[in-house]
Amino acid sequence: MTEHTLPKTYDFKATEERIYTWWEQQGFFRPNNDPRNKGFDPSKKPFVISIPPPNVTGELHLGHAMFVAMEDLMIRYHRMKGIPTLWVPGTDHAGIATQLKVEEDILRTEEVTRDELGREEFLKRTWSWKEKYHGIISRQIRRLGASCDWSRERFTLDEGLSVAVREAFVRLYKKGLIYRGPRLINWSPRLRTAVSDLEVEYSEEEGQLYFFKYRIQGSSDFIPVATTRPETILGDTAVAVHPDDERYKKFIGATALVPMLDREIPVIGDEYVDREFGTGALKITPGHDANDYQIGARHKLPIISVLDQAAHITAAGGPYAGMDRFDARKKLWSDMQAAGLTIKTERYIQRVPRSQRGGEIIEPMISTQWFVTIKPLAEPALAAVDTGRIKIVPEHFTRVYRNWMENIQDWCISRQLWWGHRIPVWYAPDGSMFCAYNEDEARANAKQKFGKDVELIQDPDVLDTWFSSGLWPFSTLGWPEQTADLAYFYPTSVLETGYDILFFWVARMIMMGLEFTSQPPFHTVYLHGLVRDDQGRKMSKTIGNVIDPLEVMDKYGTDALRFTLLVGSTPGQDVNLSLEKVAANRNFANKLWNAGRFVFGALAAAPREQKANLEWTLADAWIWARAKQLLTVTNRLFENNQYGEAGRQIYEFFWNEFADWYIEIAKLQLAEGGDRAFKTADLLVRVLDVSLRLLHPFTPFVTEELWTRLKDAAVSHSAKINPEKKGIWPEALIVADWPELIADEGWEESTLRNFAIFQDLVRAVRNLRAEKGIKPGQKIAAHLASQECYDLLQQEKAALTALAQLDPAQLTITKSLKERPENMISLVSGPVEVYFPLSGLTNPAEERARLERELHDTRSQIQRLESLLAGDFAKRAPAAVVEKEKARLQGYKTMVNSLEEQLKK
RNA sequence: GGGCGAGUAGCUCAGUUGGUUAGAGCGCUUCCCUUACAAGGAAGAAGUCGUAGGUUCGAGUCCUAUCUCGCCCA
Repeated sequence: MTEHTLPKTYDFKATEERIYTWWEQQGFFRPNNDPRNKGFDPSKKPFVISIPPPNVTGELHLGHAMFVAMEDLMIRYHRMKGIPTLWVPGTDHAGIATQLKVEEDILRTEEVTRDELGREEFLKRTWSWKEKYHGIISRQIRRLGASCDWSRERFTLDEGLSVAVREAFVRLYKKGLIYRGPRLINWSPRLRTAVSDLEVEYSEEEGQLYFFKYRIQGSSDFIPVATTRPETILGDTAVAVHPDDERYKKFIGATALVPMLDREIPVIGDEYVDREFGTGALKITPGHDANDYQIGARHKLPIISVLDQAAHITAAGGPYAGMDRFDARKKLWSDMQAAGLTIKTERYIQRVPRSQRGGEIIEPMISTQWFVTIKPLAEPALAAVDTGRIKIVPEHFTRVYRNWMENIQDWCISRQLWWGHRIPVWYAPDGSMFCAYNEDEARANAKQKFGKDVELIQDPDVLDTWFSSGLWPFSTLGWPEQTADLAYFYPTSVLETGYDILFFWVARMIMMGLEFTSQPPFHTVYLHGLVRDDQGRKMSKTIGNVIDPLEVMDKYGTDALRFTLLVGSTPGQDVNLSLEKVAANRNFANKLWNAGRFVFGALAAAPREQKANLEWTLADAWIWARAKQLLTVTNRLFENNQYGEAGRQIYEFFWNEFADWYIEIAKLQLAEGGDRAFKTADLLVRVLDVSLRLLHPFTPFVTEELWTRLKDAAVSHSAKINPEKKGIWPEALIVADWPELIADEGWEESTLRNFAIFQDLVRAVRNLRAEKGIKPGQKIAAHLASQECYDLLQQEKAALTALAQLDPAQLTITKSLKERPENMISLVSGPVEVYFPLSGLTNPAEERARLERELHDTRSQIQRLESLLAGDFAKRAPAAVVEKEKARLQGYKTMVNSLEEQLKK
């Protein structure tokens, strides 16, 4: 295989699917130490992630791309470290979201509603929907390169997980932590279901503040009151004023009359009332407002529900009964106007509660629902984080978590939906409840209680989807069964997800995990940011700025998308994705590809073995020293979850050092042939190998493809060229060893210093060439003089002439100059003086000015350093830091001498 | 009202035990189709790191105050 057989650009389309299929077929995604297999060793500690299960609603978005990229990176890294690694995939039934989709679908295709279809038929439709979209979403997750163990895939509604949900419910029920009762909850009138506090989003919207009169019975007085929702007037059961309010306190104890209904309600005093807001008096509707509900409880006020499940006015609304909530608002207000009870309306920005799904306005209302008593669960969950048993990355989310946990409210878990886990409670005709694992058990219990068989009806409601998601880390491993998987893989290691579901999901998993398994379900929570558009706006269909990951992958490849998401982000920080960035990273993949092509070609042309073992050249030693530094740095960054920074470091090493400098010099070394070519090819292979290993977790496809080719090329060429310590190339990069740290051997520091001098010199010459407009191909004569770097310059002569385009026949190197050359352009690069006999291009005045500018800059540096070293710095700073500055000062002094000499002529 | 985050080059962002000359990509200027790569190469311009104090030999990095923007919760 030579570079000629490889296309000039990396063709991800021809690569990704083939490689993924191969990985999966080879079984690389399964843990290398598996309780299912013989020879299993339970003492090896595994690394485990449970996937945040995507909804089976069928849309792949960048949030999925983000978590797959992050988690796959962690999984691949640990797998390469040889740790038994398991990534459990799965999907979520997503009760409300999926049910909505299916309802839309059957309405469109069959023109029926779910009520017309009936529960059983509807569920059949939903299951077939699930089959279809589960297939789509899992294919897309694969497309992103996810190396999860598909043999362990789970679905929140599958049999095992349903058992887990019932188990959890029954246990909490028996423990008295689940109760049922009428409470003020958030109601979605369109979906006809309760939703939890977290499922309500508040948006600032312009509305009206309606000012009206609350007449006082038996007088002509009235209390002015303002409201944003006039229809709730029908459910008022008090008017409240501040007890110290001079305007209104005389009315406390009086009776007010509800407009249009003339229902009698008390005027009460309560310090909750904000005297500054509105009129300073408050109408109290305990049945439809959370704050009013509290006040109502304090004052033992009756609760009136004026809205039914469809948000139509109930009989309690008298003449308005049956009207839609918004129609009733208009009608009531116009009636009040006619009755002279209104004062005015004002434009007002209010916080409107809207459903997270569907966006309709949520109504707080009284409803009988199931709740989890949350405090006993929240306290240990908070402690687990506070004591460090669970670490949250980035750390500042710990405070967000605490803030929420400390103010947590009971969790409404019942949903009036069909798609989900049915609540395992049965009712006898007399209303008594039987909570059981199944109907048979409930019957048995009922029989015991009543002494005979009675008819039982199961609660029609299903559980909040997050109830089952909360069990995910252990239910996917078999809980409540004590399976081998559960014993070995639980607790899991890292939970990785977006910070937007910290409360929804992460907090609930911690609570449930501690409650049911007595262990934190994972030791680390890694939260990534949200993916936004290139201007930092949330992606939304309305703005039309949604980026479809599938399109991005079609255009630039999976690796480019993954690398962009991984490297463009910092833990917990939102990432603004732009296609330009993805394109840039596509270019990086291509750079890898072409560097690979070069190495393959070099290898093919190199001797198959060496006669004698040559010393490394400066460039050889340099790139290896840098590779070793890179290993140290990336290792530290990986251990600190700084994956993005690690990726950037590898990128810069590969492009700016390996490709830009080492490969250019390697070309010369290869051209020498013989042992030098062998040695160079060997090192090219080693550095490419290390780079591909480090990059594999970021860009798995292009690295696997290149590495396989590298392996093939090396194996077919020479057994002597092999970077593996064991001497055997691993089967695939995905299961190759993560590079081990290599200790310094003492030579590295001077190598790095010398190569930096070399680079500076090359850059200085290139700079001057550009400034003087010398054609790139034109080789020029030069004279170099340096006392301390004479040997270095001699040694690097070939590389220097090649990279700086000097004419080797007209290059002289001396330790010093006896005489200043006439009519030359000169420059100083660190310890090296450079002269170019470019008489045609010299302009003495210009040259002088340039050198003087240099001299001035250098002197000011010297001044700065001298005063620095004269002060407390020299005494207090660490010796190494001081030494560094002293050396720098020395360098500047040498330069000043050189510059002064050059200016003398 | 409570909590959290951000403000660094024209744009989008890195910069984690504080180390003295602050980086990248894109964009911009000049040049180059050189046999790995024009999805490329070389050179260059461009930032008083929001503001004001403080700690320190030393602050983009730590502390305090403040301004602006954003998010979460009530």
